[in-house]
Parts: sequence; C-alpha cells; structure tokens
Amino acid sequence: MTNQQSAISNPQFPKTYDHAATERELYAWWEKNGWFKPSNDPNKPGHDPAKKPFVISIPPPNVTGELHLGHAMFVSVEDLMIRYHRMKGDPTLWVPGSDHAGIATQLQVEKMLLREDEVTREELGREEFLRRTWAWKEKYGGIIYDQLRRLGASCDWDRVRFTLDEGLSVAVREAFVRLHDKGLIYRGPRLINWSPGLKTAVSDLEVEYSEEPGSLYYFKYRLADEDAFIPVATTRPETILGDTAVAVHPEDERYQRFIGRDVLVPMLDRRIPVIADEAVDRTFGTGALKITPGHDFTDYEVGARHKLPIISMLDREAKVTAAGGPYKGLDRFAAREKLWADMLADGLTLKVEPYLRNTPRSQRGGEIVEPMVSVQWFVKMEGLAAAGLDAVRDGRIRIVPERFGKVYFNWLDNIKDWTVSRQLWWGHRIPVWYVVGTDGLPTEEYFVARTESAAYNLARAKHGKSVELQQDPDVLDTWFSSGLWPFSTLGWPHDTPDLKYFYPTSVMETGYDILFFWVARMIMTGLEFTRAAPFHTVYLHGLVRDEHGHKMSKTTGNVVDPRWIIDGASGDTVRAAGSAVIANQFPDGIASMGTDALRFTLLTSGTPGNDLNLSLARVEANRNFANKIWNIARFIVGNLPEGFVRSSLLPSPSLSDRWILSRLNTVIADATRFIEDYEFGQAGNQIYDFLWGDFADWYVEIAKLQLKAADAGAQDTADSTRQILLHVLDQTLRLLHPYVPYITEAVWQKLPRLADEGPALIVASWPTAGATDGEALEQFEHLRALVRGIRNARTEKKIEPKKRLGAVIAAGERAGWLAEQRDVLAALAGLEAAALRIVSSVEAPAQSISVIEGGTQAFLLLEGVIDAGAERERLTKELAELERVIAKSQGLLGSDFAKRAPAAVVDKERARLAEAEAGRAKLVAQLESL
RNA sequence: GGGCAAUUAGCUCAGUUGGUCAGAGCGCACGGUUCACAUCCGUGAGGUCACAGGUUCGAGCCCUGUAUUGCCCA
Repeated sequence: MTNQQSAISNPQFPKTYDHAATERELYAWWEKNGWFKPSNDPNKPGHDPAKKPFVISIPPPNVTGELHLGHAMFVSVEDLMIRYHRMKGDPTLWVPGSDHAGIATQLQVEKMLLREDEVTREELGREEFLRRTWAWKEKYGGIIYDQLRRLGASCDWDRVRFTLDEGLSVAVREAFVRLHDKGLIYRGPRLINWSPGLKTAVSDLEVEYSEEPGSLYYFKYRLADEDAFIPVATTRPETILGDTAVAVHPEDERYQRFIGRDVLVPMLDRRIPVIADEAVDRTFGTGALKITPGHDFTDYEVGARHKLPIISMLDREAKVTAAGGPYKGLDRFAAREKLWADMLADGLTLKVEPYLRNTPRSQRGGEIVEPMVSVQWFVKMEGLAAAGLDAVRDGRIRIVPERFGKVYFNWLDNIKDWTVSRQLWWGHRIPVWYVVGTDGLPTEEYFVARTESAAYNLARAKHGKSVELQQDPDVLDTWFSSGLWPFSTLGWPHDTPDLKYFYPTSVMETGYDILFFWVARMIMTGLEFTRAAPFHTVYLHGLVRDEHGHKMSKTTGNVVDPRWIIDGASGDTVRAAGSAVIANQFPDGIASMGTDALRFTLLTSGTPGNDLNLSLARVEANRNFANKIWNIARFIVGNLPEGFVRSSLLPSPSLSDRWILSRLNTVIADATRFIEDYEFGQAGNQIYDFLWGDFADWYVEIAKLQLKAADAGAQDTADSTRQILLHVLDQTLRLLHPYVPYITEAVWQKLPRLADEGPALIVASWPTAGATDGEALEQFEHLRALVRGIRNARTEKKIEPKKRLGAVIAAGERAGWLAEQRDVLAALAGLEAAALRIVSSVEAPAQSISVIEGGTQAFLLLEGVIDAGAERERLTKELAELERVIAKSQGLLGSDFAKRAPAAVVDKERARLAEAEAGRAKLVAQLESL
C-alpha cells in the first residue's frame, strides 16, 4: 500500500470507505504505537500505584480453535469496555491468551496423526506425541490471535499468555500443592463419569444429558431358595452382571416378604440380598430395583448405605471384565444383546417396552458415558464453594445480569467434589510422585511437590538416597489451569509488579454457558489463593443464534462464520463449509460488511444475558451506518476552506446550533450512563439515532444553509457552523469509537484538530456532557414537527417535490422566534422564502390548505389546485383525530388523575389539552371557510 | 421434578426506576438524479404490546395464574 492511499496519512476523502484495507492498516498502526498497552505501567519509572486501573483478562479461546461468533461477541463487548476506559483516561489493560484445551486439542492431533502418518499416540509414545502436539500448537496456535486482531481486539499482546506456558505451569503446580497441603485435594476410588471413547475420566459438568429413545427391559430375579421371582426393570440390562442387591421399598406389600432373602443374578447365579431402602420409587418399573453400585450414581449411594460390595463389570474400554463370567471381553452393547438373548432362552425375561432414557453423553466425544469406579484425584469443594457464595452474597462480586446470581448460588449450594485428573497426555501433569517399589511398579506412597527435585528431596529424607520415584501419568482438567487465569496471567505465585497493580482485575466478561465451568472456579481459586475476589463484576453475555433463534450447528447447516460477514463469502464458500441453510438463503453469497458492522450489530441487537438472533439484514444496515458516518465526514471536511483552523466554539449560534449542541450533550450524558450500567445496546442505539436522525438528517441540512450564508457576507455564521459541525462530529466519533473503532479512527484522522489534541482517537478523551438548552430543544422540536406536517401535506396533495410554495404561518406567541427561522423552514419544507409570511395570527387565505401543529397553523398557498371537497375530507379526518386526543385528555384530567398524579405530569397533560383545543378551533374555522 | 428466560408491527429486536412509549432496522407502498451518501432522501401503511385476572388515578413495564418456545439443573 502506498502512502498516498493510507487511511492515516491521506488527507483526501475517497468516495467510498474501504473497510478491508483500512481495518488492517489501522490495527497495525495502533499496535505499533503502543496504544494497546496500559498507561501507568507498574514496570516503568514514574508509576503511580494510587491510580486505579481497569483490567480484563480474556476468556482464553482454545489454542487451535477457529474463530466463531462467540469470539466475535466477547471481543466486541470486552473491547468496548476496554476502549471506553482507555478514553476515560484509566490505565487500561486487557490480557490476551489462549487455552490448551486438553481433550479437544489432543483429539485433533490424534486425528491428524492418524490421517497423515497412520500412527496412534500410543505407538508414538508420550514424549514424541507431546513434541508433535507442541509443533501443532506452534503452527496453528497463532491463527486464533490473528483472528482476534481482525475483530479489533485492543489487548496488550506483549502480555499474551498460554495455559501451558512455563509461568502458568508454575502456578498450576503451586495451586495443586497448596490445595493438597491443606487437605483439599485427595485421591481415591470413586464412582466417576468415564468416557470410553476418550478413555479418560470427565467431570460432572462435561456430561450432557438428553432424552433418547431406548427400552425398558423387564426380567425375573429368581429367589435363591424358592421357586418365585421378583420382577425388575432396567434400561441397561448388561449391568445386571454387576448387581450386588435388589432393593424394594420397605412398605411395599408386594415385596415385603422377600426382604432379607437372597436372589440369584441371572446367568451368573451369584447370590445377592434383597434389601429395603426408602429411596426406592415404588411407581417406577416394577417397584423393585436392581442395585449396581459400580455403574450407577444412585446405586452407588444405596450401596454405601447398605455396605454392599462393588463390582466393576466394565473396563476402561467399556468391555465386560472377568466379573461378567462368560460375557468377558464383550463390548457393553454386545453384552446387552447377548445377555438378554440368553436370559430369553432361559425364560428369565418378561417384556421390553420402549422408553425415553435420559442418556449421558460426553460433551467432547459424544459417546455414552459410563459411571465407573476409578482411582482419581478430587478437589474438595465444600469450603471453596462457601467462600465463593459469600463473595457474591456480600457484594464483593456483582453478577450482571443479576438473575444469574441465583443460578450461581444454586449450583454452588449443591456442588460435588471435582474430578480433576484426566487420563490424557496434553495438559499439566499432576505434580505427584509415587515411590517405586521393589517390583519396579509405583506403590501407593506418594509425594506432592512443586518440582521433581523437590519431590526427591522429600522422598530421600524419608527413604534414603536410593529411593526411586515415578510421576503420576495423568494430567489435570484444563479448567484447573484456566481457573487460575486472572492471577496466573499476571505472574502469580510470584508477587510481580503486574500482579500487585493490576490484580484484582475489574470485569470478567464471558458467556453464561461457562458460569460454572470457569467463572465460579476462578472466583473460588481467587479467593483461596489470593484472598481477594479476582474481579468485582461478572458480565455475562448471551449466545449468538441464527436469525430464527436456532442454535448454530454443523448438522443444521446454519453456522455463520464471522469471517464471511467481515470479508464476504461466495455462495460456494458457504456451501463448502457445510452451511447449506445459509447458502440457500444467500445464493449469491454474503457481501463483505466489515468488522465495524459486525461489532455494532452484536452490541446493539440484544440485551445483556439474553441470547441474540443474528440477522444479516441488520449487519447490512449497520454497514450502511458506517457509510453514513463516512459521508457526513466527507461533507464536512469537503466544505472546509483552505487554511481552516479548528477553534473552540464561536458565540452567537443559531437556534439549530443551540439545538444540536444540546442534543449532543444529552446523548453524551445518556450514552455514558448506559455504558457505565452495562447497557451497551441502549447506548449504541442512542448514538446511532442521534448521528443519523438528528445530525445528518436535520442539522447537516441546515448547516448547508448556514454555510451558504457566507456568500451573502455572513462569514461569521459560516465559520461558526464549521466549528460546530466538526465539534459534533468529533464528539460523536468519540462516543462511537468503542463500538466501531475502525471507521471512527479512519474518519477522525482526517479531521482538523484542536491544538492540544493527541495523535489518535483510540487515545482521545471521552466526551463530557455540557449543559442543555431547554428552550432550544423545545423550539426546534416544534420547528421540526411543523416541517414534517408540511411535508406530509405536500405528499398527500401530490405536490411536485421541487415546487416551492408560498405560505402564511400563524404562530401565535411563537411568531417571534419562528420568524427568525424563515430560511430554515422554507428550505426544509419546500416553501418559497420570499413568499413566506410568519405572523402571530391571520385570516385564512383563499386557495390554501392548512397544516396545524400544536398552536401553529400553516397555510400553504395553492392557487388553482385546491379541491375543496378533498380538503374538507382531509381536515375532517384531522379534526376527528384531534377530537380523540381531546376527549382522552379531558377524561384523564376529569378523573382522580388530576388530584393524585404528580403536578408536573398533570401540567404536561393540561398543556397538551390546550394545544389540542387550540388546534381544533383553527381546524373548525378552516373548515367553515372552505 | 426444580429453576431461569422469552412471548411487542410481515421478519429481527429496543422500550432505563409504571405517567405521549407504542418504537428502530429490514421488508412493503408511493414519490424523489442540484456537487456527503441510491450502502441515499422524503412520505406512508402496519401492532387490542401471548392470554386471563389483580394492584394503581394510570401498566408492554408491578403481582397471580395459564399457554407456547428455549435454556440450565436434577
């Protein structure tokens, strides 16, 4: 790109805004100039620790993941907050980074190895596999960062962190050791969720339940010493092999006589007892329950209550173990079929019914998860959860929107211990070393330490020099490391200047879907390790769905890639990506609309915490908004004379000047208030409406007149107008910058600046609202309504747009100031200024139609085109409308309203009635004169 | 089974402590080429704010219930 075309250095305004070229150039320029870095850096001289910083740590995306609309959403919201605070002058830091995403990444790499080299990770060995995974990460790990850049994320890339970085690994080991030393981490056999496909334990949160069609199998549990049976129903017959009891309700008359006796496990003839337990639901199935403590969570608890033995009848690949006797080695589903067939042959079955089963599936792998007893590491949650609850209850942490607080409480109130070990290779290896026994195998004795050498020191102190250790092969749940994110990224456990100054952070912004996975865990670990809430506010955004509210998914074919919106995409590209629904909707492809349009859409088309249905038509409308910004600026800058100098505002502005400045101040105040209150959508819409609906549609049109006045010698008016145009544009660009950073900066670079202005909008100051001029607002609104009324009448009368009409306006008390607006009124309403009389009252002129707005009546002179009948009809319609308003108003004022409503409200209503009555009188007179 | 949302114009959505709030964008109809913008300008049609009660001088806005849809938890 030549310098001439540069968005920054080219003073010319190209006819159209080229977002594709501009966005890349501006981002690089901001970054190069260090504007993403915090001011008041604690690592530099002159740091003032008393200045309060604003800090966000990024929700780290999956390091090898692809950009999706969820990323676009969080970047839009977080970058808005970051840019807003930066402009307010706060030392502002946004820490970027990514997550190693244990299971997801490992799966991806395994797939790649299989595809490219036809090797499995087991064949490669752990060390080589990790080497390949790191290579993969180096190759693809930067892509997601580039994509975040495209979205305009103004984070400090010098502080980028990765959960497997050395620093963060230190933090993870430190956290593990501390929790262990406090007795909050333990190891043991427990019933956990096992993913046979991934061959690892997963936590409760990683299991998703869905109602799926299945069967309910009814069969006989024969008594061991009597020719009788108890009917039992199950959805998973293969688990019969692991049964250790049959349970009935103690008061169930059908089965009471069997309690305490033995029954025989089908096909195995193992003797197991019939027990009584209050928890048995008499209405489910047959009312008698088989108990498999080794493979069912409820049964596990029943088993614990009755001290039943636990049988593990499935191995880590979900094949039947030796406990299954003749079924050993069969896959779980094959075993189900074979066992049932054998039972059928033996006459042990009763019936099979279709049944909707709540099926647990692995969030990652998608296969059915099996509860299994396994030795794993757990974090005790009770105490951590209590602290986490308090922090939100007592207001140290505020959750926005508030209602998610209830969800948070409910989860923490019912929390279970967290399975943190994963049978994976990609991740933080558990810092536990087992003493190797004489047989060369690890024993149950272990040492927990921050490093291997520390573990050896501990071990040698106890067992002497020759002791040999072996590290636990498992790694920690990825969320264990991301749970430390707000402080580990700043240097914890070391007391770095960053940690001291930037921690606790300010706002944690993320999707509500990871409130438990991530947010709650950060709160708990933050409180535990730093004794501080890691942030004072949690802001949760909703999920982005397609425009009809459906979840975007590959299978539905309705996924929209944010890059298509930003850069455009052909129909073929969309189809090739598997989004058939979108491709059909846009057979010609999706137009390139730029980052700003996407950001503005995400920020303004929803409300906090609610899901957002993304409509591409709306993105297009916002691209048009960007075009509007560009063209207003093009007009203003194009009208600056040679040698123009920006100055502060000049005195003696017109009504329109006073009005637009007052409106600007209102918008500054409102937008700022809304942003402070996390109502980003409302703030954005207000600014949009102001820029387009007030500034462009009205003020700029009037400004054209004021600029022309220079031709008539009113040089001061023109100068003043230029300063006001620039001022309003400048201030509005500032308000919009956090929403649409690129176009606002590109435009701002082309504006002449005040002498004390900085080099870039990104570091310019946030506007402060000045006083508003109530009189100007009221008067201009009246003028605007009058213009609209006249335009309306013209359209209804089908008067040629270009035809300038003569008019007489009876404005009553308003005649004075309205007369000064003669030129404005004439220009905007298509009147002939020379033939426009503005008086306080007048007889209705002949050959005219009348427009009534409040107390003002405008007579448009229409010689020769008046159709008395049509005019009578028009006025009668208006009269009816006024009568309706009057009746409603009178009814209101005649009721208790007048006595009980606040005086200001009543006065307003009275004024409205008076206006309407005055209008009615005029209409009646006009009708009579026809 | 428990909980949370949503239900406002044909479509996608706003509506901040209840007092012109019935709105925006898109779509639709009609009309517009003077040098900021047709990615535009002007005008307009279109909604008993899911339903039924209640509180109040006054309710999309508060309360109760119902229906539909979605999500979370068990």
